[in-house]
Amino acid sequence: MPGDEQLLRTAEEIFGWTELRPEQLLGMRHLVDGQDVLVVMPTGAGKSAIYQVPAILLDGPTVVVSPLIALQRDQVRALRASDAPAAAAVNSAQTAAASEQTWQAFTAARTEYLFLSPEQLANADTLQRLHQAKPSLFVVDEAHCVSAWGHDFRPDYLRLRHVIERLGHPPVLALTATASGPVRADIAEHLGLRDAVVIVAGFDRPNLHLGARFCTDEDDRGRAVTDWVTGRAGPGLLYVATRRDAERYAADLAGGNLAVAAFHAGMKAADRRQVQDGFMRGDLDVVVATSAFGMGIDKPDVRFVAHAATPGSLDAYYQEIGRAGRDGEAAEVILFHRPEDQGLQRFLATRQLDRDCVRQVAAAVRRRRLGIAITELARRLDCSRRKVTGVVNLLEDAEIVRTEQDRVRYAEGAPPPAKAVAAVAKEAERRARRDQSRVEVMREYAETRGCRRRFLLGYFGQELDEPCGNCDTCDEGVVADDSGSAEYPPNSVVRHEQWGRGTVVRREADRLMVLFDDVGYKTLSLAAIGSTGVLERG
DNA sequence: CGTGCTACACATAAGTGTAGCACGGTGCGTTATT
Repeated sequence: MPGDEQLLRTAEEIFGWTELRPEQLLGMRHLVDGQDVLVVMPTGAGKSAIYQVPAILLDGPTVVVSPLIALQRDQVRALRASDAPAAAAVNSAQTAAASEQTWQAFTAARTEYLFLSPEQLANADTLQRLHQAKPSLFVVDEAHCVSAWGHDFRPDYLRLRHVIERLGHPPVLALTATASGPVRADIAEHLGLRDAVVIVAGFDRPNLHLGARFCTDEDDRGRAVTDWVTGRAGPGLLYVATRRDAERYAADLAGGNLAVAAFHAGMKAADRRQVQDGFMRGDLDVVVATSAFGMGIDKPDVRFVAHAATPGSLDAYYQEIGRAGRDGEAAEVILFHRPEDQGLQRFLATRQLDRDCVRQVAAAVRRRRLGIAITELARRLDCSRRKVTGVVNLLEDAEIVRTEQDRVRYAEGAPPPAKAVAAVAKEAERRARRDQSRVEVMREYAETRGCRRRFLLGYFGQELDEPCGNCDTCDEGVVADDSGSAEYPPNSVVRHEQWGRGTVVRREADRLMVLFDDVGYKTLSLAAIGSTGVLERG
């Protein structure tokens, strides 16, 4: 078993790193010991090193799941620039011939690091090739995607646990820069991690000045945002909620002294690349973007991140503001909000369930005693693979079906399809309620009169002893006494008379934020709870 | 749920008011045409 000394020597000899952070070394050590590891560490702190070094010492290739082709490219390029063994990616951006060549090198054991999207892993041939190569490490980069996208947008993220099992469950490393307690739990559950070692570096970014401004109507907000951005020097990011707003604000700002461009997923790939490169090079001062912009953007000198609308969760917000001030110099973070913003986010959090599809999938699976592959299921039902995958995930969560060896089977003793639909609908509603409650938390952050940083960090499970002194509420000196109540520490489990089981997320002197399993986030007044027995510990 | 566009009434000149309605975010891979 390789020890610390070997890890340190490899880090230096191959990558030229003369020292490692304690979190990096800790993660590496557990991986070479064969354990699953979940790491939450800020971008730029060297997350990739945690698998890059052990990969060399362990016998067998390393599979890295990465959500964007652009990220795969960046990672491969970085590895090829070092003395590390061969790295490659397989994705739809390259020709079939190029992919075939990559596979041949891989099956001949000439590739150490292989980068793939979760969708690639849905392919039976791909899985077969990986299986034969006996990977010694399985890495999920940007692991918050499992929780943020796996439940609907990219359902193949929730299939990774089966991929991992199929590969004999090599040590799994999940990496992300942002994950609150509940998100970490969601990731661990849906990747099927076993007794994962969780390593969380600090969340605080003290050089970011946090602020929020209430806007009465859209005209008011439009003026406030353009005035604020115009009065600033770039580089900076302005996040908006819709593609149309991205175009509109970009056009409004273009009249000033700043070089501005819009960015959203509706733009042509070439235009997107041009905007991103322009921003990285410093040709553009401001990018006005939807949530499409940012993953993989590691620009040190972003001086501000402004929001012209509230995102759907504090998790998403933290992810986006985290792109400011990575060089450690002062940066401005400001949220221009209206209560009406919640309408859109609530809409986006409300996905309607196709009950008919659920029933059809359940019935089709039930007919096949020996199980059926998802691809086959989609073909038979004449339904998109993505949709069928999503439905299978829901049926699996509700324990109606199980997946074994790539095949989906009806669970023994599970209720018939008609009842299965009801069970799935119940589960889907629960998830929707939870997502909608995250929108509420976002509003509470926007409207808090206490220290804003304390609120933000508290949500991620980190308590600040003193108000931060670098946010708008601290500047005004009107910070309420919000030191936490001793009775309900973060992560303690409680039971509410009406809402059932929950976990304490953050606490203030007079109230408590709790994430309930069934109804999502709720803020409770401690005075109201008092000794009524409405809320019990444990 | 909220916004903003379009059509149309109103009413006698150029615009205002409003009812109705569509639309709203993230990427992969695959496939059919230029």
